[in-house]
Amino acid sequence: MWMKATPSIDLPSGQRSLAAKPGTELLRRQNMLAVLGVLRLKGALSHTELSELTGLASATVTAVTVDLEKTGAIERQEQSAPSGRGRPRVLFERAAGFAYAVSVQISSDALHYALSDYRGKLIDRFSTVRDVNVARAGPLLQDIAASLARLLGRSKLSPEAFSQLSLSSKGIVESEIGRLVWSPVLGREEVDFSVLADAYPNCHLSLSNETLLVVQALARRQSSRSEMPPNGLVALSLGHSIGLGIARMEAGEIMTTAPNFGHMLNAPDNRLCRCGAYGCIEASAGFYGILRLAFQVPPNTIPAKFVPLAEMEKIAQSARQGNRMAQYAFRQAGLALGQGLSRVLSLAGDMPVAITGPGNRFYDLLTGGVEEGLSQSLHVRLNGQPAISLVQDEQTLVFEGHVDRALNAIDHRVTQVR
Amino acid sequence: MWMKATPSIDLPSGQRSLAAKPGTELLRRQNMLAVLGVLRLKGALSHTELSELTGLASATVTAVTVDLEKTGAIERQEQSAPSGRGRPRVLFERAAGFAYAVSVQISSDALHYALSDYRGKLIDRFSTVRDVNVARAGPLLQDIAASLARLLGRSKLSPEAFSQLSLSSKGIVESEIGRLVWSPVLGREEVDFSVLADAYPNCHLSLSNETLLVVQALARRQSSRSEMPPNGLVALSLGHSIGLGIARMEAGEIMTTAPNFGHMLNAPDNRLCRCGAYGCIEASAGFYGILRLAFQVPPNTIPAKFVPLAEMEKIAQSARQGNRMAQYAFRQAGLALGQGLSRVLSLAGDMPVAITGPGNRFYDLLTGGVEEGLSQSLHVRLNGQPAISLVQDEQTLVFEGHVDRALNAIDHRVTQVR
DNA sequence: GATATTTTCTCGACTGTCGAGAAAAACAAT
DNA sequence: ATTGTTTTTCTCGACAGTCGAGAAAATATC
Repeated sequence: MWMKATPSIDLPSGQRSLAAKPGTELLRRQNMLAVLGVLRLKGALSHTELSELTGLASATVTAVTVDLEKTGAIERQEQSAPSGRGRPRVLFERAAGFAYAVSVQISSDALHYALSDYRGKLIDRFSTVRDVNVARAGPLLQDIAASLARLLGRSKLSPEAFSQLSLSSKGIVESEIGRLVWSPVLGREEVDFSVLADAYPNCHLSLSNETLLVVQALARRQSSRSEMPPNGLVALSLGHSIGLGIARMEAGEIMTTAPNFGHMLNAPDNRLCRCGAYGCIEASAGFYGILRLAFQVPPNTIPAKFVPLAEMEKIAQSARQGNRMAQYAFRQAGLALGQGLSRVLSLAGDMPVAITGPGNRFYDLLTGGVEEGLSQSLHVRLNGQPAISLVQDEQTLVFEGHVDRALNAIDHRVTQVR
Repeated sequence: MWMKATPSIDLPSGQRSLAAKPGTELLRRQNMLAVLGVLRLKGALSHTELSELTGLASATVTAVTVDLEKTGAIERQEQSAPSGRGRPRVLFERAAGFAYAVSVQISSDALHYALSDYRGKLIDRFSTVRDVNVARAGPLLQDIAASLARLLGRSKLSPEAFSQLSLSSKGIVESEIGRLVWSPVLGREEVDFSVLADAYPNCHLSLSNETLLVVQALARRQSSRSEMPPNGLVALSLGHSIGLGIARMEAGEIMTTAPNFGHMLNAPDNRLCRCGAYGCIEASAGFYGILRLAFQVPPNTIPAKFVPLAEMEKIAQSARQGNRMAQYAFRQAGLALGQGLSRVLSLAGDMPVAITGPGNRFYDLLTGGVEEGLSQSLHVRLNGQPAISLVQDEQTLVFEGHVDRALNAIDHRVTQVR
């Protein structure tokens, strides 16, 4: 879909693209990343397996592992079950205590904290409820800071051990600088999370859109099974708000993006969205939009702040039992989603769609509208309906995405300086 | 906008990503490409300038230029105006006769042929008219084959000299295999252009969407002036049909894509599009769509095959003189464009928009609708209106894009095998 | 204990980049 | 004419990294 083109060197002077590094050394860096990556994916591996999986020559593997051992990022498991005859293989593994990653999932009604070691193993987790009515940035930041301290205390680690703090929220995010630009709960009040890392000297911070993490995790799962579709994949998260993420492989790495799908203009109608605009996809397909339609509330009514899942289940049940208005509401929601998806696929190319989030339990009611919306575009009429699958347990996906991105950031940092 | 992530080595065994090459040698390849690229951009350059512009050490430049000279891709200008005192600089330059690129722009009413040398200089060009009524693939292919032979004859080159044949058309394209999947003129009749290269033993073929070439040329112009916006740029081509291309820098290279914008679903209305669907952007904003609205023809009327520009000028003039229906038609067109653009920006991030094509002379009539459509999305309300500029002479841009991509492909091939 | 087997590690060759300084080639001054 | 001066190009040795082959290590089997 994307086409490569010009070299186009237009750099002022004396510096290369951004890997402005001494030429050949970044080769080594890539190889180190490859070794670390495959170790994360597959667990403990022998020298030989490492060589096979990375494609590196055996000698190179030695050089790289020696390097990595020296920095402390990997260690060798001395004991090993003697598998057959011949010299027993020694297994390399990521050193669990080398670094720790903290993930914080900021959702509308709760905050989920997790601590993982350098192998990606979950060490500790807890959640705190969030008062939906206190929609202010200040208290939120204090709350998180306190919980981080609590996480540290329970782990009995030193503050230096925290290497990466990965935050996520629904909404629009400037991930480089850790600033939340717009969120369903806080609206246009910008939140600068970067202060949270100040208490931990080695800790870097990243802020991600929630569905970006979902699609990251999905892509990771698929690519670890060598099942990554060539054009990438889409994750669509259905709930009170609508999120969408796209992942594609690029130069052997997973690249993800979380466009502003829920508030992409769908149709210039009079359905009022939480964001203040009319005609957003979310205004039709978010829980509050479905609710509003099902109960024939005027579509420009200010949306409910929160719709309990039980409420949605009731509407779904009445739809399944034949209630026309409820059926219509879900169909309209599906239509908006299908139309929106058709636009995404027109723009980004054809790819499979994974539907996650609490709303995907209603997919039986949405599917008709989705297919209708999809087939209204030339793209779908040429390429056929995209493959759509339901994936459960979004929460776990978010966590996996957190860990994946966090460890990845750490790996890049470790191999960088040397 | 796009975020880098996992190493994720999931390759079956023994082979690296796709540059499955012997490690360090692709460093050299990159450096060769850098030298070739900067020579194409800036013309003749001395050893010292080469070193400065590429960031390579002087010794490396020597190594690379020696290599490239050996293959014949570059040559040294012996004579040089003695600039000052000191040893005179010898200038390297791409060897004009090293390879030749042929571009063919397939438009609805004409075919434009051009031959360029390895420096990108235009050698020869001519156009042939295309019978709009003969909308069949066979005659078209024969016509092109004959014209290519004519181009070869006039150039007095041998058939081996043609190194790259770059075709372009509006529509949907599978560029890798040179197949046109859908085009405004031929509809769903697929055309396989790959046979055209058979007569030229060294010739490779590429097929691009026309607006992709436009945005490629724009990106090249901007990046050569170091003015490339960080998020990339969008080109929107207005005419009988609507095209859109996106370009962004990635790892120092221009990456382009031409999504299926004209037939992206805009609103589920009853405006019939050429593609057979209802509600495409083109059905509102293409010339035939504007015409239909202005003359109050029923919107589900089968679109005109071709609308002369003079006809559009008449409508525009009457709109400028106050005709309400004509004004409405342009406003609706602008609205569809603005809404579509807002979706593109929501998905791909904020970037400047360049408007090209014959329709951009009517932009004064479109602008109101465009701005209204844009501002209906949260993205634009947060980031403000995107920078919109008008760029004239689309034809030249297409040609530049052709040459850029063709030479680039040749450069990659040259540096590849060794 | 010898042998076979499997895995890891070491060594030398090769490729490529870099910095520094030598060589080249012009002009200017004596 | 010769000697410097200046500017640019080219060469050389050092260094970093990868690779293939084969030596070395460590175990099971005979």
